[in-house]
Amino acid sequence: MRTLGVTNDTALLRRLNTRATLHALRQGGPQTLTQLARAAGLSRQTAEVALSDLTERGLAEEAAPTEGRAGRPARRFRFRSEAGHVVGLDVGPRRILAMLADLNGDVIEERRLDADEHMPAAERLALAERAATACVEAARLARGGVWAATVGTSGVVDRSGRVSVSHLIPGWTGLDLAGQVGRWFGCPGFAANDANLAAVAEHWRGSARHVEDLVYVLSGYRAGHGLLLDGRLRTGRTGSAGELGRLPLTGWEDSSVVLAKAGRDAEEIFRAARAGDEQALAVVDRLAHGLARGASALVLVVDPELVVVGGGFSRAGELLLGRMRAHLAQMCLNPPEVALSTFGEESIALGAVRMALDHVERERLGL
Amino acid sequence: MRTLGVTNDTALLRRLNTRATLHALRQGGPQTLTQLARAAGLSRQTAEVALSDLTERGLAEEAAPTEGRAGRPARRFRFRSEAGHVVGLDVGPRRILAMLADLNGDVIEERRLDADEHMPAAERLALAERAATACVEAARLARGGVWAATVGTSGVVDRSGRVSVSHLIPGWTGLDLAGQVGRWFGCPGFAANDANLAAVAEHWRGSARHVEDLVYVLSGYRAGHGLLLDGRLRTGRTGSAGELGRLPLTGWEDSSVVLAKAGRDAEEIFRAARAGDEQALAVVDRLAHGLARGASALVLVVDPELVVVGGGFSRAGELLLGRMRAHLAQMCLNPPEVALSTFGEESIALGAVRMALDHVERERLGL
DNA sequence: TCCAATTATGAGAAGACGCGACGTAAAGCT
DNA sequence: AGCTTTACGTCGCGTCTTCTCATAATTGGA
Repeated sequence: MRTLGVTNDTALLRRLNTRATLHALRQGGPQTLTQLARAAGLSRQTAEVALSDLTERGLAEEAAPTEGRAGRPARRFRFRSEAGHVVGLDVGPRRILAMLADLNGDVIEERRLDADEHMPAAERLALAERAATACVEAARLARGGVWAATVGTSGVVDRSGRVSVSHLIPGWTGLDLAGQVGRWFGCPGFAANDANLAAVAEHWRGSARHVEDLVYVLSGYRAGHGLLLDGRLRTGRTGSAGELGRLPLTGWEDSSVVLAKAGRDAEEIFRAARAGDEQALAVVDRLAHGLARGASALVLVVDPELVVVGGGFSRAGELLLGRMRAHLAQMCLNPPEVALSTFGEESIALGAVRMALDHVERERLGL
Repeated sequence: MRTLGVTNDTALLRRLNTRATLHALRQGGPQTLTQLARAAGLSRQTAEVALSDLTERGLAEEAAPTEGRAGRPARRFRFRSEAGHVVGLDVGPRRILAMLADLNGDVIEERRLDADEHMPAAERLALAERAATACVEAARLARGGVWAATVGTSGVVDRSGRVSVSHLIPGWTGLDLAGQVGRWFGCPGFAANDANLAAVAEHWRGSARHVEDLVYVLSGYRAGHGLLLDGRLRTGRTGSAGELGRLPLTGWEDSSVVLAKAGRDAEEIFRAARAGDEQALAVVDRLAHGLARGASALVLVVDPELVVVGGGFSRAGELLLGRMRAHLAQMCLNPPEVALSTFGEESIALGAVRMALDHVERERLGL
C-alpha cells in the first residue's frame, strides 16, 4: 500500500516549487531568473518567490549579473554550495581516507592515513577522527558546518549503522559506527558497508552513471559485493545483502586465496600477465573465475544492467575484465555488461559522501 | 537523480486531493463526507469537490444514508468498484485459470480449464481466451469493460511482455503474450513470470502482507523464484531475475528430480511422511534441502524479511517448512522467516489480477 | 553624445483553490 | 411540539500562480 502525502495542501505547492527551483539552480549552475523559471517549469514571479526563500535560508545568493549582452542586465543567482558540508570516511583494515565535500558534492579536502590491520578499535577510531577533523579544520568551517557524516567500512553494517559482523578489523563487531561519527561533528551520522558505498559512488559519478541496476564487486584485500536497484542501495533486512559467505559455489575461491596460492605480489603478477607470462595469465584467469562465480550469484538473482569491478585487484584492468566476461557468459543466461570502477580506492569514501549528501538533501534542502 | 513533477500549478493540488479522497474512499468502504474528509486529511468542502469529480467520472456514487443515528442524516458515498474490471490469467503447462475482478480486486468470476503439456501454443492460447471470455460474458460486461489484463506463465518474460525462454510449454518461446491478451479485450495487456506474480499475490493479500521484501519459492511441477523488494516486483533487465538455472550450487537438486527419484506420487509421499514413514521423511528432507539451496542464493543476495513457499509441493505443509528452516539456518547468516503460501495454486492468477490493477490504478484512477 | 532596440524587472489584476465560520436543514429523543 | 444532535450549504478570506503592462537598465549604432 502506498502512503499518501499526509500533509494537507496549500503550503505544499510552495514547497514543491521551491524544491523545483532549487533543483534547477543546482543542476544548471548560476542562472538568471528567467532561465531558472523556465528550467523549473514555473513563472518568473514564482521562481522569484522561491529564490527569496532560498536566499533567506542561505542556500542561494545573487551573483554578478550577465555580461556583454544587450538589454537590462538580468539578476543572476547561484547555489551556495558552501552553505554546508558533509564528511565521507573510509575506515579500512589498512587505510583510512577522509573527505570533506560541499553541498555540490565536490570534495574540497581529503586526508589519507595508514593503519595497521591489528590496530585496536579505539585507536583506529581516533585515527579516523583525526583525519576527518583535519579536513574540517583545513577548510576553516564554523561549528555546525558539517551537516552529515558517513563511514564506510568492511563487514556487515545494520540499518542503524552498527557493525554486526566484521572479520577483518579487530574490535569492530558491535561498534555503533554511525553514532560515533555523528558525535564527532554533532550531526547525523551514518555507516554502511564498503562495497555498498562503492556501488553508490560508481552510480553517482562513475562507470554506472547511466544505469539504475548494478552489482559492484569489490576485489582486493577487502572483498565484497554491493547492490543497487532502481538507483537505490539494497542492504536488506539485516544489512547483509550480498554477503555470499556461505553460499556453496562449486569451485569458488576467494580472490585473496587465489593470489596467496600464487605466492607472488599482486602488482607483479599483473605486470607479468600483461607482458604475456603464461603462468601469471593463469593466475589472473583463476582470479577472474572466482570473481565471476561470486558475481554470477548476484547477477542470476537480480539480473542487473551492469557489473562494476573495483578494489585493488581491479588494477589488473581489461585483462581481468575480459576473462570475467568470458566466465560470466558461461554462467549466466543473459550476461550483463562488465566495467571497471572509475574511482578505484576512493570510491568508498566518495560513496560515503554521497550517502551523507542524500540525508542532507532529504532533510535540510527538502528535496 | 529524482525526476521532479514537471507540472506545478494549482490543478496539481486538485489532482492530489482527488487522489487522497479516492484513496480514503476505497480504503474505508462507504463513508460519509465528514469521515471521508478526515480520512483524507482535507476539509469537508474539498472532499466534496473531489467527490463530485469522482462521481462524474463514474468512480463514486451516493449510497443510502446512515441509519439510526441522531442528527441530520449524512450523505454517504461508495466507491463504484463495478465501474471497471480486470482479467488475470494463469496459463501453465497443465492448467489454465482465468479470473475476472472488479476495481476492488475482488474476484467475481473464475474459470478453470485443463490443458495438455504437449498442447501446441495456438491451441493453448485459444483455450486461455475461452476461459477469460467466459468470465467476462458471465459477468455481462459491456464492451470495453475490461480495463487491463495480465497473463502469468512459466518461463522468462521480458519487460515488454514477450516470452523469451520457456522450456515447459511448447511453442511458447518468442510469443508476445502481453500483446495477445491485450488484443482479446481491446485493453492494455501485460505478461509476467508465474513465480513473480505469485510473489505479488502473497504480498497483496497473502502471507507476505506485512512485509516489503520477500522471496517467493514456487515448487511443484513448475519451479521458480519470485522477488519483491520495497513491495515492488524485481524482474531485472531482461526479466530473468531469479532464474537460477545455471548457478552452480553443490548438491543442488531440482524438486522434480528429487521426487522422480523417489518414484512415488507426491501426495502419497507427503501422506506417508506425515504418518511417520522414515523413507518418505527422507524424501521430504531432500526436497526441503533443494528448495533451501535455491532460496539461499536469493536470501544471501537480497537478505529479505520473508521467504514464502508455494506451488504444488507446498501441500507438504509445516513438515516441509520445518526442514527448510533448518537447512536455511545452516546456509545463511541471518535466516529469514519462512511461511507457507496463502493462496496455493490460485496465487498466479491472483497476482496477475493485481498487476492489471496496478496499471488501472496508475493510468485510469490516477493514483 | 544621444537614441533606439533589447531585455529584464516590478506592481497590479484576475483566476483557482482550500479552509474556517456561520446560519440552516433534517433527523432522533423526551 | 420542542430540544438536541449532526450534517449541509454558502459566504468570505487568505494563499498561490499566472498574465499583463508600464518601467528600468543596459548595448550598439547614428
